[in-house]
Amino acid sequence: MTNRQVSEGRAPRLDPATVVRAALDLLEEKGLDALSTRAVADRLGVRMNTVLWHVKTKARMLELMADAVVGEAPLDGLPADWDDRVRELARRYRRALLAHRDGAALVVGTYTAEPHTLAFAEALVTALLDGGLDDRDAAWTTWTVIYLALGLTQEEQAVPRAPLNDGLANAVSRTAHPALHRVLHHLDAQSFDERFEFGLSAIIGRAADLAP
Amino acid sequence: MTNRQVSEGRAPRLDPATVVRAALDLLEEKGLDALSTRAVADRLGVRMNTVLWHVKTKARMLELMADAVVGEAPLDGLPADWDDRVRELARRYRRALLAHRDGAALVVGTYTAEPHTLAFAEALVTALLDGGLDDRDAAWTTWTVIYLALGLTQEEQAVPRAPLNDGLANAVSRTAHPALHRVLHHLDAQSFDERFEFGLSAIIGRAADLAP
DNA sequence: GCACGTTATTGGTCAGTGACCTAGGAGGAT
DNA sequence: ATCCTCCTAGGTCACTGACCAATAACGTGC
Repeated sequence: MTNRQVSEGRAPRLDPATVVRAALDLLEEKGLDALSTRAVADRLGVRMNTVLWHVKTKARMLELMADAVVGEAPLDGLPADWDDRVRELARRYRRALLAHRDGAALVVGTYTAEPHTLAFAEALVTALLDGGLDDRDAAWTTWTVIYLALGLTQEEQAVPRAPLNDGLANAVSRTAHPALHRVLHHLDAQSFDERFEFGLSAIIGRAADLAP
Repeated sequence: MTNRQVSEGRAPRLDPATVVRAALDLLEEKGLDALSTRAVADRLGVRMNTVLWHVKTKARMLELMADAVVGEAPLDGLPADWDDRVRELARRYRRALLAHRDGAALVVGTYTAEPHTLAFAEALVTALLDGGLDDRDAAWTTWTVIYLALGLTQEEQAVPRAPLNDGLANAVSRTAHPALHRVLHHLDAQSFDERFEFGLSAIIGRAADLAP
């Protein structure tokens, strides 16, 4: 908060936020499973225990990272119409995940209840309640949207390391899996955005039916 | 290939299938993140390298395990109506995941193209094509269903180790998150089956609209 | 300014992890 | 017997997160 960055030569005492920032930088460079507390420490020019002192445990560090990622989804300037708002929130959520390497895998692995995550859920639930859904439907719809975003984006971000088209394409036998074979080309790496909108429409369409 | 199981006292030469079975047993007992190649080896009375020889790598072992889990979802005796068939397939998939501790997390982590997984996808796509969906919609709907099943079940299976109701309930402030607070009790551990049906209906309902 | 408790950091250790390399035993085929 | 492939063991490597203890840096109260 106060300046410290500029203290130059002296080791600038760090805090959890700084640790998380360094961890996110490292995530970008090395990916999720190369993310170790020691590596984060190295990047900060500090010993591992120091990192662990601030974040308590590696799992906790991942939680804080996940919440920081979700926090990048802005919650202001949203459409007034409830269904447009839900769509836009979902897109921003997905965009936040995409902004970080392995972002979806990170968030999915940490079932966390941190401030940004809660604020996002609050916004999404609110939009659905505004749409006239009852408590139950609003809650369930919210999490359905989240599952879609996380699952789809996780797969999208996993593709780089395992060329989907190859791996699947030559595993799918035209004779043993005729339907799958017919349909396979609709699952290429370019289609993720469209597929997200597709699923989103299904979920929101249903929500609109449930509204009065 | 030939018999060997009965060789009794002699160490019965093992194969990948046996390794996978042992690994799944261990998964049941210790959970996913306590699953190490060494632990699997111990359980088989053998050295780690032996395990690794059969499955090549730990990641590969997890893939084989995941496919075995998915393979437990039977694909016969399905309803004739396409939409009932989709529902039933989805339920069986989910049930297979639930049958193993951390089953969803296991399957989610391994984006695999093994026989059982392919066969299941084939069945699901076929049902949707039977419903009159075009190739694209059938493909996209299939994966939307899978994301829902994996995301929801993963969360369900994560609950034991982190009492959801507590963790969330006292993180959600009534004043800061009024909507979330209002809605929270619909997300308890008992509601997962209903929530799954809820999401499923949304997706399949949309699919029915897309059909001629 | 100085003692003091808190906060932050270091050092070293521990029980593990998966991957890899080399070597050697078991089995079946010839 | 011989050979060759499949399987297993031994040992090593770099690395992981957690933990305990000691100590340095800091911010107060006096």
